[in-house]
Amino acid sequence: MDEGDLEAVVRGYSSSSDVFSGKSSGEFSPSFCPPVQTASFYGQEMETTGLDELGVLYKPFYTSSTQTLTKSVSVPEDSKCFQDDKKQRTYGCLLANGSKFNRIRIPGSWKSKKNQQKRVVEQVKEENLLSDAWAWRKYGQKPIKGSPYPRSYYRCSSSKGCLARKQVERNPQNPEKFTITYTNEHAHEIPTRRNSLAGTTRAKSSKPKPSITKKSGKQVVSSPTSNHVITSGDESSVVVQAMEVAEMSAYLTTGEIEGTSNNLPTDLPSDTGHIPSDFDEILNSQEFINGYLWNY
DNA sequence: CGGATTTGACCTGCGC
DNA sequence: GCGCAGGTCAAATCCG
Repeated sequence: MDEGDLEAVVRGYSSSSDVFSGKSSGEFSPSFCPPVQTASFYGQEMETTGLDELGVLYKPFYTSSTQTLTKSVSVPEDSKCFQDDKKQRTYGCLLANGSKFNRIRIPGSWKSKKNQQKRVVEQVKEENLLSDAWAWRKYGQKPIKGSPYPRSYYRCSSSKGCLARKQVERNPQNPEKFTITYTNEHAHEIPTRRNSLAGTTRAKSSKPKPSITKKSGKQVVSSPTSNHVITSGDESSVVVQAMEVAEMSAYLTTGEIEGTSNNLPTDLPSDTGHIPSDFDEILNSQEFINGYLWNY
């Protein structure tokens, strides 16, 4: 992480719980989520650009938690990814049945892993994993070296063509928290409502896989999958760390997050229905703006 | 039936 | 150049 690069406190983005997203009411109508300007996310800018607005809009409800946001930003220097003239990359893809076809990659979508356009990284508690107005669809999960927990990959499913993605990983040091990394921006405004299945709970890894072609039915330790939380907004990589967990456990023991649709951590209990509350309620109590909790 | 999840395969980038 | 690790794809399957 290049300290020199950027340093900023993650702010602005926020999360809105699924509750917000209207899981219950079915409607979450943010006035509007200004797409974060891609061009202005570097450095301080991000503090004054769309992120702030996002923060206001999403109004994360990190309730009691006193999350300490520690910066750590690393700007991917656009890097080759952007400048490379490898316009489209085509590569073969062998299908299960042996056939092969080509895929076309759009420049930038294959970003350097390390210089990738990661942006906001935040550690949240489980309950906050469910907070996000966006609809995400899980498209992969990978065990991460050094971590007992796998990392789940989500892409925005609110709109086709939206490149927004996020990675959710359970914090090895603090299993109660998840590290969420957002990449790319949403090419659309916050959906007024989630996709069909959004808000529904999918049986926990109810997939013993009868035994088909592949899929040995291996079950990964746990999938920190989960739900969304914040929205990002920039290309830089912001690492938010160190937070407290306190209330988390309490919450867990009592209620648990309601299984929101698409991304309930498969390793987490997903039933219970008991969500913190409704959007307004939370909003009234506090806001998480610019990385800080604002109590009203 | 449409959309989400699971999961093995495949691809790329990076480090040695 | 090779191997590893991480990221993405897509078929199969599940679920409302």
